[in-house]
Amino acid sequence: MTTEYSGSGDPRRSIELLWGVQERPRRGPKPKLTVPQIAAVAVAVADEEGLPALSMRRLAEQLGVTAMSLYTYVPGKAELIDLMLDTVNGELDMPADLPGGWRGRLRHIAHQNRAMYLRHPWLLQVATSRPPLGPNLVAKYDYELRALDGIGLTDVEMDLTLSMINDYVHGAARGALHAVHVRDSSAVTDQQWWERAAPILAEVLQPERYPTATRVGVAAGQEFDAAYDPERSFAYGLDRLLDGVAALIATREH
Amino acid sequence: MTTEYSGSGDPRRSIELLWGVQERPRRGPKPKLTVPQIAAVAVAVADEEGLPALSMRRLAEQLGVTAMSLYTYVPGKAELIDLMLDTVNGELDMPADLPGGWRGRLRHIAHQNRAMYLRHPWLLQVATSRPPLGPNLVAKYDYELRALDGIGLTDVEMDLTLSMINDYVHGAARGALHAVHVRDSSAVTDQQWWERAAPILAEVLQPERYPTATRVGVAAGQEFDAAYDPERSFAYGLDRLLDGVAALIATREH
DNA sequence: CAGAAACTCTCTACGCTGTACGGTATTCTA
DNA sequence: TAGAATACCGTACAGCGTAGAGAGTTTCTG
Repeated sequence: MTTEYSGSGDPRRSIELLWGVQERPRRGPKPKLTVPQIAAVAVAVADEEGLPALSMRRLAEQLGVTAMSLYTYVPGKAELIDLMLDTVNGELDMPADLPGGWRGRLRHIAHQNRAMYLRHPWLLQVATSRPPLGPNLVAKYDYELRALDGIGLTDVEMDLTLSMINDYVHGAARGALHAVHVRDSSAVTDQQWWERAAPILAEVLQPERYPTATRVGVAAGQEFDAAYDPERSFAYGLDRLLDGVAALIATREH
Repeated sequence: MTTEYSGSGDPRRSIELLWGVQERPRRGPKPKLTVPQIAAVAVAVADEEGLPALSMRRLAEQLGVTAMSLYTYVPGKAELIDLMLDTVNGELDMPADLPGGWRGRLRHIAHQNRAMYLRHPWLLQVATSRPPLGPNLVAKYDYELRALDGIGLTDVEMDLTLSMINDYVHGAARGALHAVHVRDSSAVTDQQWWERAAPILAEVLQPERYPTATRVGVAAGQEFDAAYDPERSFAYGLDRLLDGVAALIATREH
């Protein structure tokens, strides 16, 4: 149990890896694998079994080689995670034209990013101390900025607005995954956890000390309990956020 | 390198730990330590040396005991992290009255939470699969909801709005920490990283392929470079967000 | 065409992690 | 004062990332 870090090795090597600028090696046996293949399998393992299960040995086994032979492709695990990050950022579809003006475009971007987090929950667990500036990430940044271009914002405001949306999406995805995890765990353990925790909590948590929390918690619970819908929470937050952007744009128009 | 998880043990034990409901044991030697003391030292270690450095052995050493003796206080590392989470959530100051109406109150909450993340960067790295419902977390939830009470929102909307703000703060703190880390690393390695990465990136990243990204990236870079101010980015996002809430409230008033 | 060089891959090994287990010392209860 | 309960420690195990040395394969060079 530690934390996965991204990007801590030689920058030249990292960027060459991400952009795939390898001169075709001449001598030596032909490689069994390719870097994108390794990244793809690593993503699959992390998706299915979680980030802690993604060890070099586990990944190597999946690829039919030994752990150490992975190090001929990738300098270390940190760089591997960089590759995984750029890989999943290449999955988003980026249509050139979208209905609904800037609001529709931003909505699309927000939902795309959210979907990416939900598809790859481990994304929320990698600490990007430096951005892995791979081709897919750069392409995505460009696409997302274009959605904000020419609607009355300055260049700096465009950047700020995009950051704001992506920050919110990240946080919201975190909340949604948490909720989904709690509900879906057919491993029963989670449900059991709550069932066992509830009476003890009730014993220790006096409603009169936390009146607002109790009232709202109950209201939110009743609203969501049977069919808690993280989508709705996300839609609410995104609507507020876009309204805020609209208010700013309005000050530029008159 | 794996990922720290919170809350995976026996719920009864976890909640008893968090709320400190231990009957005074009668027999046996007196404990050298207390649970809050252990949690406090663990927080200090994680603050100063990062979450990966917080091993049971390291923590025990700091406390003058062996690793295994910690297990008489805490069932495992996951529960320890739960305790750490609740501990830092008890540091926030929660004044009863604040100027500036609901906007001022929400601003205070957002800044408090952000400050907490900046003080304890490891918070962004713990994957809370279940919320550690300790006394401090519950108190905070209650306080934050009160800031939203009686301003024209329904109970469910209050909960949604609070989630939205907290989600955004989490994401924004993540971005800010990233930026701070890149700039402040007097360990030189980070600066060197960029210095070495820049020419290679320039070689591989053709501006004509990513016109918007290049233009805005340059603009944002110039604006921020000499004195990048994550505070400003945060202030911008928070303002947009509060404007969005204001727009909703306005529809309720007329 | 032979030899060297470059490359891939494997084996072994080190220090680290969380923690299960068993033993010992201490303190309170009966 | 005997026995039970508790706190603490030493050892041990499986797993981690990866350093280093060596074996095997391919291709370029002379």
